[in-house]
Amino acid sequence: MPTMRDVARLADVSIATVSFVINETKPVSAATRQRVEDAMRELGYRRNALGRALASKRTRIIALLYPALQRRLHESAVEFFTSAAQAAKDLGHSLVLWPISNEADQVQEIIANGLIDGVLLMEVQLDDPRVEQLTGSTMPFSLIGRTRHPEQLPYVDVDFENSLVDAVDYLEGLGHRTICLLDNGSAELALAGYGPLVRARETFAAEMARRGLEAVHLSCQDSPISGEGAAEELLATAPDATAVVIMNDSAVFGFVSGLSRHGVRIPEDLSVVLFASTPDVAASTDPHLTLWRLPGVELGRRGVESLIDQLEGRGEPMTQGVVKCTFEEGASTAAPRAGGG
Amino acid sequence: MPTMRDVARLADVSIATVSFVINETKPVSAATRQRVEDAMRELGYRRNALGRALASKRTRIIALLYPALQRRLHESAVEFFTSAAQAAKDLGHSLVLWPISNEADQVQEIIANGLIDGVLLMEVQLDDPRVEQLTGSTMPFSLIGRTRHPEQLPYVDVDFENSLVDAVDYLEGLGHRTICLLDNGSAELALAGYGPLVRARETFAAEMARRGLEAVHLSCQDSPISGEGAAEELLATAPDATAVVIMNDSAVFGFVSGLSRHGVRIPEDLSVVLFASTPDVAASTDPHLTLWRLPGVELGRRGVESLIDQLEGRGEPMTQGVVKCTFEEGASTAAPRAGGG
DNA sequence: TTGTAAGCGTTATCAA
DNA sequence: TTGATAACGCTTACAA
Repeated sequence: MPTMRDVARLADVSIATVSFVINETKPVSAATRQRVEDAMRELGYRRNALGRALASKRTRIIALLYPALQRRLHESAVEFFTSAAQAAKDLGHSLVLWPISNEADQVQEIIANGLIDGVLLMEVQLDDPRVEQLTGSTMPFSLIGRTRHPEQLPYVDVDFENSLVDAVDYLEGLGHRTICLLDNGSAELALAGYGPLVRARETFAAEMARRGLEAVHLSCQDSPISGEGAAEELLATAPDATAVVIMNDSAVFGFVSGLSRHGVRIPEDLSVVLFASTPDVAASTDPHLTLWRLPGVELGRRGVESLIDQLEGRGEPMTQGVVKCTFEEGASTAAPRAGGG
Repeated sequence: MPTMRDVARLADVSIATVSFVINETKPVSAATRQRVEDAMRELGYRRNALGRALASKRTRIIALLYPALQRRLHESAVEFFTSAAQAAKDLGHSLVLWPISNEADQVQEIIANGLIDGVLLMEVQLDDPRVEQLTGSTMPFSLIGRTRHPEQLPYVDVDFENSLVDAVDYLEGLGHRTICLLDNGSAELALAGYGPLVRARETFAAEMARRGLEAVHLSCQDSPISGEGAAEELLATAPDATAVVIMNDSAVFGFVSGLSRHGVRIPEDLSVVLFASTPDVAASTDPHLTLWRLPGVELGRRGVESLIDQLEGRGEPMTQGVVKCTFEEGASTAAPRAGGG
């Protein structure tokens, strides 16, 4: 691998001049620049990230810390990750995915070894020990998701509240008056204080009440088989519901197939909205589901921008923002039957 | 952040001695060592990875290159990744997940910037341009999966062949004589020459023939709805099959529920084996499926070991290995009905 | 507009 | 058993 010194020698300039050309950090005459660029091309020179980092005290690497306890990464997570990586690249940084357990020292270790300029923390929970660690450190960070009290923290998050209000509005507009929210109520998530779940529940209840609509609430585990059970539970306990908002990816297919097994047609007998999910899940059933899609791409970009803004020291010291889910119409929603509701 | 110089000053030794203590690279008297260690503790010293990398010409970072085109990461991939990260850590390295598109220059870029000591390439395809790039470079690498001609390449892979033979043997042992392989035959994968698919098909056909059993072959897209269709296709075209080996994660639930819709009971009327998948998928149906489980953990560990062996220059210059799937019995397999077959 | 030279925080070679 | 000191590849005052 050729070094800057090699380039300088070949172009017959000083090593500093080469640096000026590469980084456009000082004016260089056209002729000199040409010689340097020719030399670089001839040698196939690429600047060494290590030397640069050591000298400039910035590695330009940011890490996306992801909890290793996670069992799978869904389409939106992958989408998020890919988008974040692209945004980082566009802003002159590299983004790496760094798996961490929830043990306290893991974050410390990454911070101390000096390889990382800043971190993005995903899957943030309402009470998140990792956030406290970051807060207590000098490491710049941004959160994807929110803690219980995010007032002083930089974050971007899904706007579950307004997205859900939109969904309710959409269904009420179609004429539905009794609507069920089916979410993922596993004990694990509830105990962990999983923000999206908690906030969706509260918003749904409040918004339905505000509109004078009847809210039904159901939970099931995140598996198809649980979804089947939820379908039966719905038919047994809330037969007058004409629409369901489902916020449980893994249960979707079982739920829909459970309904179908009991002769319930979608959307003729029941409208189904898939909430905070992804197109591949929406397309996994017949008919395809009307979807409020997680804004993975937008979230990834915004998160990276927020972090790099901090690193470059430009803009506000701290940015917060939420992004709504996007509406993608499917064939699973319609006006309720005349006799229903 | 304290530096080695700070530690040296406090312990009243030279900076070199501190290095000797940390790296155990030269003998140091007990007393001196104690002073150094005390100083490190007192200052909360952590060695800076950047300086170390620059001086030693090794970053001790390895990258798991993962194709950004991938839409989701399944349990086995996450398991694999986590296990690889742990193994790397145990061997004194950091592992980061680096998303790359399939564009040719991406790999080059990572190589040239000097941050990475070696790479692990996952989701290797039979004809993989990324492998050619790596082969043509000086970057140490190991493959997870195999190309069409892997003779000269370091890799670890799933032993689909022997695992599938085991599955066939298991079903034959139960008394089944007409067995169906249901795989993921999307045009995309077939065109890309996806190794696991190709090798499983060939092995299944050959092994069934060798045993004088009747092989049925079905393919469907990777979605639940396609799985339902496959169930109907099976009943229509091969009603005498008494067992199915399914190698298509996403279609599993639809397939099983499609069977159930047609009154086919598992395992009484049909035995179902889930092949090359994960426990969460096996547990997503009723009854839980008998599973040949992808050896994600083992694969991750072996892959990292293979790579780091190269980096340390110990062991053979190149290691190759395959790992069988592990058997996890479920409730979806039994002897065929007396009148069946 | 260009060059000189002092770092950045380690490792590693030689001496002592 | 320890200590000086020259790298490692680059950035960045400061000079010229």
